[in-house]
Amino acid sequence: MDNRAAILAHALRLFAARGYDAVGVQEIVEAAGITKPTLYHYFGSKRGLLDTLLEGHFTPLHQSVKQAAAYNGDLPFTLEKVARAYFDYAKTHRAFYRMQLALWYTPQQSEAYQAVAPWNEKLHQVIEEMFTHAAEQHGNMRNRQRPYTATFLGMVNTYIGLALNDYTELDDPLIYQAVHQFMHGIFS
Amino acid sequence: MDNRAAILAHALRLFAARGYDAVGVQEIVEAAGITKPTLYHYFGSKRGLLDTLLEGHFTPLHQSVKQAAAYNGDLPFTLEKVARAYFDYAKTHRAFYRMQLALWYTPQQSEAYQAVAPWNEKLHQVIEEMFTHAAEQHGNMRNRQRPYTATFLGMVNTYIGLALNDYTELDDPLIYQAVHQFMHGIFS
DNA sequence: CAAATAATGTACCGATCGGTATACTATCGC
DNA sequence: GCGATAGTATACCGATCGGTACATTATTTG
Repeated sequence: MDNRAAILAHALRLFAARGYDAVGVQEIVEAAGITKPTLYHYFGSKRGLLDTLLEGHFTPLHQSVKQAAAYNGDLPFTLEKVARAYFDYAKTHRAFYRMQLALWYTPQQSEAYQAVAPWNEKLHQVIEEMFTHAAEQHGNMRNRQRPYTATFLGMVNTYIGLALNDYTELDDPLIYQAVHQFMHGIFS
Repeated sequence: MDNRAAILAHALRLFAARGYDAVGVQEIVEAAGITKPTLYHYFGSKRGLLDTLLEGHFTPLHQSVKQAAAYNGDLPFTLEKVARAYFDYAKTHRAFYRMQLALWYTPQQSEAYQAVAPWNEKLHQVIEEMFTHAAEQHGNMRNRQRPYTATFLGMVNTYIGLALNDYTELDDPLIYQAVHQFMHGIFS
């Protein structure tokens, strides 16, 4: 593994375990077995390192969710695909998702939130557009796309958080139950 | 307002806005218009200040939730009381709940998590006992108290997070809908 | 009033923070 | 082989980190 990849891997592990603010640059370079100028050569700053980490993981997650969110007239089916996209990514990149969950509720004025906010908005928009298409058929959903999106993503992240702490498992029955539950909340 | 109260108020505001790790002791004492030895006189350490903040808010929240969680044979009714206890506290102490939400998903090895973990466990236990009592009547709930508790608290915190960002309002219809939705998830 | 204690400020501590000036080495295109 | 560029280390920067020794001032208690 080259130095750049080593820095990214150790930074992700440390950020996920103790948080962005609590981990110093010195600790990262020591874990990666290199020195500070190497890190600054590749990433420019601690914030640049975080940005690179986020881009490297949010890009494929965004791609995957975008494909899953293509609306075909069947809302529960589409929501199941989206939930599955999230769950799959969380299962295969646990450290990243731990970090991303901490960033989800991190204070808005913190540096880490500034870094993650554009990605959250991007993903939020993908889901919201899906609800907008669905609202063309289900009239009573109109003008509720934003709270629906926020609620759905909140539910998805809640379940992933539970799974990361071994309270549940992100399998197909959970996907079905979660979507079923969400749909029931909408239409009642 | 005396100095001790001023320190607590400004620390809470800053922690909620930018996070525990990102806010330095110097910044807190400057905001409160005092100097460091005064802070250390009252709280001993930055961690002691956080502990005092948490105790001051979690004690009444715990009391309120405990009363609400007294099970009387009607599970939806009890869950509505519990959700209302949480929502009421979040509405009247927004800064605290912002901080508490960030701490909820904060990495387990961070100092802030160590401070909040005992309170989270205490509240978790109150809800879990309520589910245990309910399971004496609803046999199919037995041995699922832990995931139910985690899911219910996750849902409550999700809705509070949405409300703090103006995605929804923590009113009675939302309480009814949330509990209804949760019950539907259990019994289907 | 006197002694004790609580509350506060001045000035400082070593350690760590994120970041960099400079130089050396390795690699690559010509 | 040579110049350019990428990659890396040594050694350092000022600022801030959490925390404190010590003196002073209020306040309480006998």
